[in-house]
Amino acid sequence: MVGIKLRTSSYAILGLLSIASMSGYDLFQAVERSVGRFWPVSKSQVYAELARLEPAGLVQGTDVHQQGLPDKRVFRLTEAGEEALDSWLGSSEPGEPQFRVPFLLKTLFGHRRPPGDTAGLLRAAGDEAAAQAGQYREFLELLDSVPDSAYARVTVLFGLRVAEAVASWAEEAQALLPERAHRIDPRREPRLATEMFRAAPAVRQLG
Amino acid sequence: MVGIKLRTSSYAILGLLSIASMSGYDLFQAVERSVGRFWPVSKSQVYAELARLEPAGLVQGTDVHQQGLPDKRVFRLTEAGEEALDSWLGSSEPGEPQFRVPFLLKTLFGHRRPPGDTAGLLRAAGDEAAAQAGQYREFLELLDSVPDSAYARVTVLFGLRVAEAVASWAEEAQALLPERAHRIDPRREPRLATEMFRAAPAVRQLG
DNA sequence: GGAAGCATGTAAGATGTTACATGATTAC
DNA sequence: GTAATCATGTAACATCTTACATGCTTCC
Repeated sequence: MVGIKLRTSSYAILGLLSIASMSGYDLFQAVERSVGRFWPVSKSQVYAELARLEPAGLVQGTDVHQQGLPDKRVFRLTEAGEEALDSWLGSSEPGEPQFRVPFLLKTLFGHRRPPGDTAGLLRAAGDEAAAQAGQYREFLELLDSVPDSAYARVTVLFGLRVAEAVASWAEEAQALLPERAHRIDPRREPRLATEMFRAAPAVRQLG
Repeated sequence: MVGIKLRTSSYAILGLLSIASMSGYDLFQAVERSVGRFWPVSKSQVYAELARLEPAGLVQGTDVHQQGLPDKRVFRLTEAGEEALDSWLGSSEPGEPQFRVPFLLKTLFGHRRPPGDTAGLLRAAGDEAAAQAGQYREFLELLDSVPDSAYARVTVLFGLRVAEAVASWAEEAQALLPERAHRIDPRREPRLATEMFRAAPAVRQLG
């Protein structure tokens, strides 16, 4: 049992193993079909995590011989692994969500584009969100017939509600776009622009 | 003029400079008060980007001597920089949004916690989202008096709508939580769990 | 006298991605 | 025969974060 630093991705792995024992291969598939939506873990990360978690005594792999398929190593949570997972789950700090939304950058810099272009961008973003919402709805229906899936349903519902919000924002936003281009030339009137920045609330304390 | 690879963070910098010429210091402040909400760029990244963009001829720095304050280097967009920015803006590919939401991990693994705990987590997450929504509302009011800020308003509106959706999801979700703990033991019934994963739609094509 | 703001960076490392490598078996 | 699935990894590198370093000025 070695003391290692557990990151959120480690807990994602531990959590999945608390639902079913799995090989690295299965784990990656499971990630892509579950937590990958809101906490991506790449294939090589999965294997890297397992290679860290096992010597630390949090998971335990067992070689399984298969006929007709390659041998594999199936990992299960150890008691120490359960404790580590539960102690992380125990704190009700939600943890800071991280968002990276490239199309908002393009939206914010709309002053440099012909007005119609930004409307097109919003339409495209809205369409994608609507398609996503559809997927989530289907998934929810499917979960209705799965026993003990209440927490999964609530999680999927998050994706649905956010996707719906983005889709309806895209509609709402198109009506608010200016019809004429307003070009901002930073060499002519920098004062106004910097003042706008100063007026805006900062993401966090500035150091 | 050197050909360099521009990342999304580069365009964030170029875009801000298309609103006002600024020093690295000012740029970081501007990031934290604007694009940082949906595209974070750290202080050292800002300076690193400027050091890349200038030799490539996309921005041009000018030394400005100040009395009572340290000297600074103010950067402006060059014509090549404007072209690079506009050509990126020109494509209406929205770009793939990235989300990382730790509390959804904790929600999904609720089967390991006493039932009340997950409700507490949702309450905390909902409260934070509601507080955020309030901030966005204030910011929107402030922008009402700023001329030519239509694109900024639309961008802030996105944050507001998403925050509202998260807050109302947190309310809705609490009613859907199971009252009794259902423990899933991966050593007893792994079949059900893995089948659930298989039924779920994958984030993207699996390779 | 001390804290906070202005100003610019470096250095180290955390974290994660993509592509590559390998090889057997099964389904079409 | 060819593609896909199962299975496990390595190697290279892209990207970004945190903490540290420095020094002057203004405000309390």
